[in-house]
Amino acid sequence: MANRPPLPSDAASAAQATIALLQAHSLTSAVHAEVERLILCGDLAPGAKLTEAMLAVRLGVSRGPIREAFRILEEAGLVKLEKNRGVFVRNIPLAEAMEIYDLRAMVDESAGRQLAERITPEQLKELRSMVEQMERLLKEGHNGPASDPYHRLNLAFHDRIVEFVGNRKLIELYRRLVKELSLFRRVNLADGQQIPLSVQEHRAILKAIAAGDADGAGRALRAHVLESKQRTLNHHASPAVAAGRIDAAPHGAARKPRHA
Amino acid sequence: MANRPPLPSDAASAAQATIALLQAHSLTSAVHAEVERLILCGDLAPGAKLTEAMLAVRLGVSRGPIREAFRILEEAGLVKLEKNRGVFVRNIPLAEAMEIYDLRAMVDESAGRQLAERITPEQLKELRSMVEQMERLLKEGHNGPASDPYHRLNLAFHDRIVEFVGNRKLIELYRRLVKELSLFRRVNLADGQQIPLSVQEHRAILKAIAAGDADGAGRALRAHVLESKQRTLNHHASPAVAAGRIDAAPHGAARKPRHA
DNA sequence: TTTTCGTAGATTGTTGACAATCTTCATTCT
DNA sequence: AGAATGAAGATTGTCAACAATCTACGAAAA
Repeated sequence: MANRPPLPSDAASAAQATIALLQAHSLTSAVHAEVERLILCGDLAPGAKLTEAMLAVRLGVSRGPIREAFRILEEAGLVKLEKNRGVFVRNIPLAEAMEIYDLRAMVDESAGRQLAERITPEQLKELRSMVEQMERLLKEGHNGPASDPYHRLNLAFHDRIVEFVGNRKLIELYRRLVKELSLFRRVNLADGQQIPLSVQEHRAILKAIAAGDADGAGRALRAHVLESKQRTLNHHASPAVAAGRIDAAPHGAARKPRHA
Repeated sequence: MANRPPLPSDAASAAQATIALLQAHSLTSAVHAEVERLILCGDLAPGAKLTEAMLAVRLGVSRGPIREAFRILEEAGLVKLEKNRGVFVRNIPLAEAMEIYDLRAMVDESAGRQLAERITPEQLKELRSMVEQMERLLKEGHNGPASDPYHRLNLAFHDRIVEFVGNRKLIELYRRLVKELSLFRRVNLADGQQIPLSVQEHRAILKAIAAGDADGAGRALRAHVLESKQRTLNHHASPAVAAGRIDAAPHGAARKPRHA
């Protein structure tokens, strides 16, 4: 079907695109992407059980690709396999979340140090624009409980910082950490009054990077992440939080935990 | 078969062990472990093609578990899947190895900082014993081209340092980096005269940690890794190396690289 | 009433077979 | 001779069926 002479342009590029898509996507990879999306957007909550047959009919494929995708997601740390029992969306314990925060602090500090010494004007401009937009959101009072826009901008800001360093392994690691952390608690700092502090810290980070102050940028980013860690810890310690859901016990705990 | 009354002790514990083994190991996990071992010990060299049927008969299982193990190994970064073409042991490019070294520098520095402030006497004793044994190996002149004992001790020394920090996510990350890096070049610094330098650096690291000097320990470990990086780079630049194998072209390159 | 035991249903682990794709090699045409 | 074409073999992608295991529920005994 692909051995006809090249057509004018539109049809040709469209064919090219579908061919590339077919070459790159197997059913396994498609299932992997879809299930990961469902987990990260919260449709599949931590602790939820994923049955192969259910997903197979839901996605219209057989169990084979589903199983393969499960193995990938397990290695990525998003689900947990229990032999002969099933796969569950992972429920990050508080202790592990704290460990992840420490790793993020390490990664962000390193990224800030490196970026301060090599950032380009274009990159700086983009970061500055992001911070300005955050300030705008703050002034407009979008800091309600459902302040999704700020949350997304916050994620993008930090992702961009790490991306600008130019180390593919580093950005890979960073994104893995963020994904796992997003599994921990969906309502992280989105409950209002912490946004002003967050914006202020972002401004300080930007200032240090712009000044080429490697030490300062590293310190600022490290402090920012550790503040986030502390906020999460406090938030966890006092169950009387903004959101009404009070479930002190870890959600979706397996009924009969067998392994030690 | 497990519902008989508990036996005296030996038989009971043996049964317990086999049960635990059966519960934990699926064919997929066994295949995963075995293939990873074959890759890390060099039996499956970078660039080598892994065919499902071949491994299936070799390990005495069907293709299903093999495929699932492949997906895990791909996510772990040890093999590369090319749709409809097969899976290959990954061939880390020089640029990526350099990136990994930078990450290792970051991890080791962070580990050193943290460990210097919280190491226990027992842990310190173990590290010191390791360094002493390295010095012994050095004096006894085991620094030939096949100096495997030193290499293993070196790996254990650094692994233990990271392990002692007590952050499971950190040690996970560290081991992943080491695995990928071991794929890059098997004959890293095992070709002789660099061992004295390595031992000297280890001694400095140990000294700083023992003194509780977080800053110094971090710097020493960072410098040590970056030295290693530099050595690898030099080693790569001059193809007239100790080992006779001179293959400037990346080994096992795919015959017809299709993707961009 | 509580506990134990056994059966039925559901779910995962594994396998073999079929379809689609790629690679190789011989053949043919220029 | 060299390039293009086509078929044959091998390998991967996908699927459906079977076996092993677990969970849940109900009956029987203490």
